Amino acid sequence: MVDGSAPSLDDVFRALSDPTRRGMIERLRAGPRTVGELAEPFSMTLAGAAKHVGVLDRAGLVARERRGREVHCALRPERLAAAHSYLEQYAEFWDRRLDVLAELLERDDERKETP
Amino acid sequence: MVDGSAPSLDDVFRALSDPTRRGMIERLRAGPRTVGELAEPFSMTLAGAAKHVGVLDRAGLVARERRGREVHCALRPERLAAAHSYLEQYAEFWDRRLDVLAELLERDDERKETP
DNA sequence: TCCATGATCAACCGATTGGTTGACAATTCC
DNA sequence: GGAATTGTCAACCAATCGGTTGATCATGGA
Repeated sequence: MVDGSAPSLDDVFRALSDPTRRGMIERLRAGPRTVGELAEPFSMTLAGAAKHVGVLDRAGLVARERRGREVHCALRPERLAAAHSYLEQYAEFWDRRLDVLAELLERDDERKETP
Repeated sequence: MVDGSAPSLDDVFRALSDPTRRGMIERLRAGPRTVGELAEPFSMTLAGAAKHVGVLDRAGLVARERRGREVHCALRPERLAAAHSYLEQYAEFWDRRLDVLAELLERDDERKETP
């Protein structure tokens, strides 16, 4: 993710579909980490973990920056926000059920208040 | 998705990572559709499309119900809501940036109003 | 200067994916 | 009953995925 083209929702959701990658993202919430630090909690070679970081990078979820011999990674919220707002589209769908429930409760209240 | 065990976030995000599947989900927002109807917009065999429906089913995103010789599919919002609330966890993260921006703008307004 | 460290790369492996075809089963309609 | 419709299943294919190993490279510290 060096060029300006926004990675697709495909890439973002695919990146999120792996628990190792979600673990790394969660770790990054506390602040930037090196690739080595991101790899440490997982029983996996550094090369393997670095591949996951690459997937996150290409999905636009993290930014890598070489500093000396380490590579520092930071969470980039934009694409997470994009995925979130994609799902937001459907909020109406599950809210509707709650609305129906709320309406039922409200009507129930009315019955009690003006019997 | 017949048993009660909730499909993992892995399955949900994986299911969402394919444009064909997202297209089907979008179609289902307007109401239940048969497998054939879901397949129709895509240049793909029915068997291929039915496989996608299977992935959505196993991810808990749709419910299949056989009715005569057709299978009717309906959107199940629960798992979409689960994915949404997973991402919600990070809202704080991108809101923070907006807050900083808002604060900058506000300070800018103050400069203009009380020069 | 020399060696240990942090990370990437290429090649490889088995498992999974997205898609096809062909056969099959169940239902509907004539 | 017989034919058409709707969908599933199994087998197969090329491509991708998650992971390993081994080599390489640049950097930092003694």
